[in-house]
Amino acid sequence: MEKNLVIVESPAKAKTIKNFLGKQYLVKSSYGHVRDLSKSKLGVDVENNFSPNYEIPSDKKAVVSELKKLSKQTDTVWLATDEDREGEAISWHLAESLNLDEKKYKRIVFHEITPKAIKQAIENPRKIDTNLVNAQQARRILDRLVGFELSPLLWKKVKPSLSAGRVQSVAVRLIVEREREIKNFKPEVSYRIYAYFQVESKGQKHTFRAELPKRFKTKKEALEFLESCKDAVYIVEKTETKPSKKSPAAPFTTSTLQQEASRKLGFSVARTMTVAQRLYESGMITYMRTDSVNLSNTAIEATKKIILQQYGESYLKTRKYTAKSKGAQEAHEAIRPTFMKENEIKGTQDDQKLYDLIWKRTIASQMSDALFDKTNVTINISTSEHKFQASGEVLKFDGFLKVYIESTDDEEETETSILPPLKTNEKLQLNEINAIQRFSKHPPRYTEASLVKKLEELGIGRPSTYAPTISTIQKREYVVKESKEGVKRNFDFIVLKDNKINETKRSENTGVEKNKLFPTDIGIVVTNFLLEYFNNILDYNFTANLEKEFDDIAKGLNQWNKVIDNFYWTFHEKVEDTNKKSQKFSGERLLGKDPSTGRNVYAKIGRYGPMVQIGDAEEDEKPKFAAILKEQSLENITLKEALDLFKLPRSIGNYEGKELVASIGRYGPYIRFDNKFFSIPADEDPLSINKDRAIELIEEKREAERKKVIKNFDNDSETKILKGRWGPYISHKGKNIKIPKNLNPETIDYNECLELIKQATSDKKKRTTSKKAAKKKK
DNA sequence: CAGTGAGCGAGCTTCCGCTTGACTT
Repeated sequence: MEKNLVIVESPAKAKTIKNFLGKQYLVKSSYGHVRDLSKSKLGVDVENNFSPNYEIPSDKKAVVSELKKLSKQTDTVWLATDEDREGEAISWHLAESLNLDEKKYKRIVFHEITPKAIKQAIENPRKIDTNLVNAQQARRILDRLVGFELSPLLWKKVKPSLSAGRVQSVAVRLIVEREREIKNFKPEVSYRIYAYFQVESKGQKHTFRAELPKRFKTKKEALEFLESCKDAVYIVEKTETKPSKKSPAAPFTTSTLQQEASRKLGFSVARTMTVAQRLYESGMITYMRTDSVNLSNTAIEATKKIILQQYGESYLKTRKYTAKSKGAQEAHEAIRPTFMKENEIKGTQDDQKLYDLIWKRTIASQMSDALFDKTNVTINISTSEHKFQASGEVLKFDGFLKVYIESTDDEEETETSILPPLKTNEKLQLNEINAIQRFSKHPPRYTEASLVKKLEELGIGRPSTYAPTISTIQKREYVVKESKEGVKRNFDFIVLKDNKINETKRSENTGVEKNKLFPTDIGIVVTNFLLEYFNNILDYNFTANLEKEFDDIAKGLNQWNKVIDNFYWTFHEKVEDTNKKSQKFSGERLLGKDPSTGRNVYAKIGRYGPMVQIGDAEEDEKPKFAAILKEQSLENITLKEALDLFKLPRSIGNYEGKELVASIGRYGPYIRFDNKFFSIPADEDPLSINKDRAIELIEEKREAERKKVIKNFDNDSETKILKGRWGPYISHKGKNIKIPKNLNPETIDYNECLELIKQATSDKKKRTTSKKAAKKKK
């Protein structure tokens, strides 16, 4: 029998460590936290010093009972959870729920997963750090109090099922405020001047571009400048060459991995995390939820070896990265390949692409700087005060750029060109000068990844919550991820060539957005509500200030319930006060009067989302309601658009003896016909759609339905073979059964079908009974 | 899956941070 039970947080980690420890050690995982505040109740006794009531969630009962059983059979339990606030608390919750007394358990931590580090940890056990545990309790309880008092207030004042919290509400605020900035943004016009010169060197002609540092505000000024350049002579006044360098970026953390995978591979943050999880579980990479840029010495050595082998000594420069982000707890290493010598792996395309990114970033982080010569040239214009500037960059040594180039969010393309050799006092031959009208750009909308970056900068949220937070604010319909096509915009393009000025117009596509986050009406109204009554919680520094208090608790300088006490009562009073005093907060806007009845027309948030309303509740006649369209908004909708919405549902004729009705429902515009629903594409309008188009839509759907059926059976109309999103399946009395890949759906006969159905139903039974059995065990 | 919205009132929703699967028509 094993004498020792080691408990870590993750099963994959348990598996690795098992190999390092001898037979005397049984290694198990807690699967994260094992106890938490009640799922549905507040779980905090505010009258009694905020005493928490912890429960073991139903999905953790089996884990806890197994660990409890094993702990009774062993001499020592080694609590080896992560070395941070949450990890310490997990150890404490384990000790509590497994009934481990001080003599029974030992608390250990290791910073890297190597035999040496683990041996060292075992030799240096300690007790649970109660102060650190208390800091975690303060964090947990405060989040609970804020979330569970603010959310019900929103249900009452704005709309049911909404939510608010320390992290998500700030994330939404960032997006709402960015949108507001963009809305108020007035693009500034300027005219940029570019000159193209030609020089001859060693019998070869080279063209290069120079720019005027001065930008003109008006077309008139730009034209005046071009006019002044007629017959001018251009002479190189000064050339200056300076060395410059670029250093590689630090190894990946969760946040930087999400950003790069978004920019380079187009992954959503959720997709990045799913792929990374798979790589971690198969032992290809280190832990993927980390805020540390640190590489273990072992990893640095392995990386060094690869660089020396593949690129040579001049490319090697080992570095220790320590750049801490705000609130970083650094319980893990940076994200890196487990085995640096594996530069390619098997797996899905996504696996390979993400792994490649991680491998390259890790290697590059230990490589030399890239070296450049930067040249700046000043060009004198004989007829003007102004001077042209040209700059060029020559790569002298590629260094880490051989492997990896970090991308940026910056949309402005910065051209770096190579300049031909130029001498002072050299006379230049002008090809042409262009004056181009440019518009300044509004600040960019957030992508999922750039929002994560911003949250990390503010110290809000943790690596394990970035992806879930992004998904929560979309699930609550506070924000939507959308792409937008741009619009054409004309701009002036003026050319001076051969002493003649030629004015033309060119056009560009502007305002293209791909997978950006936009606030919804609900997101805007909720943010406005919270800003009005709870601006302290929406404050970008709220979390950062709290973290200082939690640090004090961890250092034993303050008591956790005092910190909560300080915050809670004024907060709670504000909640009660707002509950009593404030009216419904619906973002209501009076649009005008309905010309046919003279009643008021409003736009507001209703029980089911944004809507328009004719009439007031107090009037004798009941008000009428209509949901607003997806592309409309409370802030912009006009009286006419609102009145149009009441024209639905709308009869548009008959087909096959039945009525065709166009309207808009919960899932968008549709045609109702013969008690069935046919979606109208988003770019078409149910107000103007005609009978012919409706019939076309119905026939299209019928055709698609027909194509969906792979096989029918004459004797049994309730069993069919269909083609679905996840491949062929059997539809049987409303249930769906997947057809295994080794079978051909075209040739399966009826008996085989029945066999598969039988199999699937018995499998399901087995699964549910085994689950019940596991539950019974405890 | 799809037309709701006043009023009455029951019963539901909700936080953040640790971890994985089960399951999708």
